[in-house]
Amino acid sequence: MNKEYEIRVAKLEKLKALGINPYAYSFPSDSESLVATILGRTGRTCKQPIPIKTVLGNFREDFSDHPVTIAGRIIAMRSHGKVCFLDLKDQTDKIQLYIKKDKICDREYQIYELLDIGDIIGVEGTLFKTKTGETTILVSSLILLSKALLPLPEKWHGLQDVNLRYRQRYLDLIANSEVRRTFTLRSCIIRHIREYMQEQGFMEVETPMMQPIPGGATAQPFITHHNTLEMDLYLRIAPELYLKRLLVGGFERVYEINRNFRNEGISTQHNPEFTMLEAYRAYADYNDMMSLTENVIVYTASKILPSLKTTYEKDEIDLTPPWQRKKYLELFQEYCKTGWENEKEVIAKAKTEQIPTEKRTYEDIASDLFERLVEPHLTGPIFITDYPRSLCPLAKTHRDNPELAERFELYISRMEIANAFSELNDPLEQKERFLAQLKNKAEGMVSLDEDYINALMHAMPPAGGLGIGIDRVVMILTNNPSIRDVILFPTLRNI
RNA sequence: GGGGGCGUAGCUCAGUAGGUAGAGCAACUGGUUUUUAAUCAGUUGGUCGGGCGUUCGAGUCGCCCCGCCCUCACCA
Repeated sequence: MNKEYEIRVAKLEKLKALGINPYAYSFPSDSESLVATILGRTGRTCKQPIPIKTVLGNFREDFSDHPVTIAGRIIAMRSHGKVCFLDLKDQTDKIQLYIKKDKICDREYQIYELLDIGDIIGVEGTLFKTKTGETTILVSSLILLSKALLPLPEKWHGLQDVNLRYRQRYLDLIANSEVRRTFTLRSCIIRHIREYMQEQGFMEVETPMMQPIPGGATAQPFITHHNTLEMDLYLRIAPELYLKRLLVGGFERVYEINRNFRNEGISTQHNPEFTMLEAYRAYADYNDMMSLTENVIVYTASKILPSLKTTYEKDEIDLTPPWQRKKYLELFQEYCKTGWENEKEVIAKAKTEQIPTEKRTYEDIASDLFERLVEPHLTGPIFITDYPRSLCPLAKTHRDNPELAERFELYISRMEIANAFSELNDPLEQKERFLAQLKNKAEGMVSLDEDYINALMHAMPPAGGLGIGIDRVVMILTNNPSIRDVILFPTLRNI
């Protein structure tokens, strides 16, 4: 290893020789001993920063007697002979420490002399303000909690190398505060979504991640194997068919927030494992789910963002409801300049757009043309409604038009954010559609899920179903351009 | 899979027509008892992603490989 490592191991040995355990067992820590609490800056991650009302304000007269206890990582040291200023960072914030040789005992000064940037320490001390007004802890007692043997990334530029940032996310989180903020916000977003769903009477459930027959979407699955059962299993591509079994079982409002796995390409919008909210509500249709979609996202956004008018990348996004709604066929006509049902013209257009037309169904070709010509215009938020029925094997036929399905997708900033329909609950029609899908091998269906059909045969209530891509919502609400920026450990090639 | 870009010290980055490998931070030694990217003096640190080739000489030019980013294609 490198020289710095050797030097730090040597320090470790010195500490041990002094009878000091460089990896302590515990340190008293509660909500009073957080940097943010001490600085009076709690709760600033989920909301915009609140005005700094420092704890100091309460005891300005004699605050130098105010005792505090704190633990954290040293991220900077500025030593001046027998005096040193350190920046200590915990989960909430950072605070300056002031170590003065004549204010701590000799043994602790020996520890101080062996400290490095990156070490985790605990201190006791009293608060004071420096001449520039920075709240600082005058250290009266110091304990080493964990010795760092490797150096931190550079303090000023942080960790820039994207490869290292994804592969060693722990360093990214230490060095880049905006990254930490993104993931804190991600947690807040998911918590608020759960909060809203619960308020609406939805019950959170967990359905299998390993499925004998993958279903609920058309995507290539990952395959795994159970040794004792001697059978292959598939990581789920969607929880849909299991959640709808629960509707049959009598749970009327269920949802799941969990991972899906799709063995497809990786891009700035696709990770092989990604987080999906799926929700099903009995006795509702896709119109109800449109309201739910709008409401849950607005609820969450309003908890996270200072305003519903926000920017993502170069787009101005206004999340103020109601959101625009347009029919698929109208958008198709508007941007493709031809009717969806006008096969000749659509195929001719597809050819001019270099979309492959050989050995593909008309629906796929037309759908590609839509993606090519319409999606670039969907800054959104916009609901696209009433898709051609053939594109939606799990959706109910439109009540007013047998060629269409009661389905919508939500687009924000050209990204597909949500997908929902009035759920098909006619077991015979569902079986026919599955069989048609099976014939079309391109859709990658493994086999017919007979038990799902069986479940439907016991009658599933009419229901609306909804899927929301959580990672993409987080991208928009935290203004991150790549899905890898909102997934702590994105899938990477093993090196 | 195609196209474009990138890979140099632990980190952030320079590296000029091919001529002995550079800076800042971090680290080490010494000084400094109120600093804010502390500062002053000195020091250490690199198989330039890997391999092969061209050349008297390759970080630099060519080919192959590895990895990452962007983009197109495939894929909802």
